[in-house]
Amino acid sequence: MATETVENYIKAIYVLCRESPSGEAGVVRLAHEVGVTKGTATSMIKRLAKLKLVKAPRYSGVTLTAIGKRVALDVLRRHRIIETFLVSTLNLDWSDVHEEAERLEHALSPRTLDRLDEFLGRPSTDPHGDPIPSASGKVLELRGKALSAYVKGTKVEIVRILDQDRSFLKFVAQSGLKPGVRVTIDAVSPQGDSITLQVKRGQSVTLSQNAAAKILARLQ
Amino acid sequence: MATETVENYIKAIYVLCRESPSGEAGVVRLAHEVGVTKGTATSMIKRLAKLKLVKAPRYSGVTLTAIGKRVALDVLRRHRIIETFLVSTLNLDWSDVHEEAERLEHALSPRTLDRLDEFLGRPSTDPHGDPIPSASGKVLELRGKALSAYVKGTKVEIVRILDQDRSFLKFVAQSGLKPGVRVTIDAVSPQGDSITLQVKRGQSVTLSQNAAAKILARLQ
DNA sequence: TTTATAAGTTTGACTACTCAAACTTATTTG
DNA sequence: CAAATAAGTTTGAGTAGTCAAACTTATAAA
Repeated sequence: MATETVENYIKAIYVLCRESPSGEAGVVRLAHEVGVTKGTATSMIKRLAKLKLVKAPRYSGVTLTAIGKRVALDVLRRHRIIETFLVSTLNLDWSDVHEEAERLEHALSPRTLDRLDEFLGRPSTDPHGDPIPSASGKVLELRGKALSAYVKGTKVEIVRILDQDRSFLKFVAQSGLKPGVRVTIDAVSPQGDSITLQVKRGQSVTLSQNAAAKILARLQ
Repeated sequence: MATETVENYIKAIYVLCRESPSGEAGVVRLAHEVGVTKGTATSMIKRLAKLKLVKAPRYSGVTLTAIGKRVALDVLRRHRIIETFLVSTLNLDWSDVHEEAERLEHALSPRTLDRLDEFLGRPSTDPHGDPIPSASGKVLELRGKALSAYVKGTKVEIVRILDQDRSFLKFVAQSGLKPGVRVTIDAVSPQGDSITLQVKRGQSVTLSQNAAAKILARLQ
């Protein structure tokens, strides 16, 4: 069984690979993600390579092996089911549930996880709209484009928030922008550096290009 | 904040002090309880003493300080609330929920714990009948005597099972002897080495003296 | 009351993780 | 292309936890 620390590194590598265009995770960003120095990350990567969980050519980016990917999806499944529970059952705040799940995800047996999943009605996404991998390790990524990709006048439904940062989520939540909510693209600034949305009648929000890129939505 | 390992030692010391007539925990039994060698236990006790959590005169038993007791009750509260949740909400088996709670109890923030407690309706005991310490660190020990202390013909209600051992709990559960159940003392063997109970009409169970001592009950 | 044994302690070594700082290799950019 | 800088690696040391085995002290039995 992978230790708690190992699981955290693997999960972080998975997320970073997803984000980067090259499909590789850099050591510095990885170190930042798990909250250690780059030297520590390097030595951990060596151990992960020895465990056949990652591929890491010297002085280059890290990628997960098939086994590593399996571990990542396993952790992600636990994480997202727990987040769903914390929000939908315990009514904890959507935007600050991440850290809690981060700790709980390592302490849950497969049996208990399955019971929890059953109790929640086998949800397919978590409160951020992130897909919950199946027990067998399959993920159904939601089709949806960044808000910044739509033109003025379009009516869209928010499907997913890509950032896990607390303050960003807090802002998003307070603006009423959670998955399932329908909004209209009200204005796109000529330079493309900001976007204004109408959330409800008379309530509009302006987002930076950067922020809008982290919110996925689909038509209708 | 106390580390996970420290919390485990403190909890074990609390439990052992409760059990022993001298009110002290021995190093060997403590080591056995947390699953380490006695040498390891000794060195950990030194650290606990440095942290002002225990009093440990050389070559003698260990006792908790006031701070240590507070920590123990805190962990115990988390443990018992989690056990209650696992049994009453997720319908996990009463007799094998202990190990799971053992892992989860270290990963729960005070806020989440309180929400969970609220969700469960602020229970006063866990599924074994063990009292749940209050958030402020008070425990209301149930009055109740061991089954072995009652005489033939007495009608009693089971209030608490004192052992956490899986196989013992499995046996107890299969005999239908959980807290809240009413039984009649059917027979007490002359030598006092076994006791027979009537659980329901036509269903009776025989327990060793030893087993009966670990089941608490009260009149009526 | 001596002595066997159980309880408790110490020592030296190991794993898993961490950091700071010096170092090497890639990548930018003037 | 050369120099600056960013990314990645290595080294040496430290903390938390662990074990096995030698050791000391207390307790129970003969």
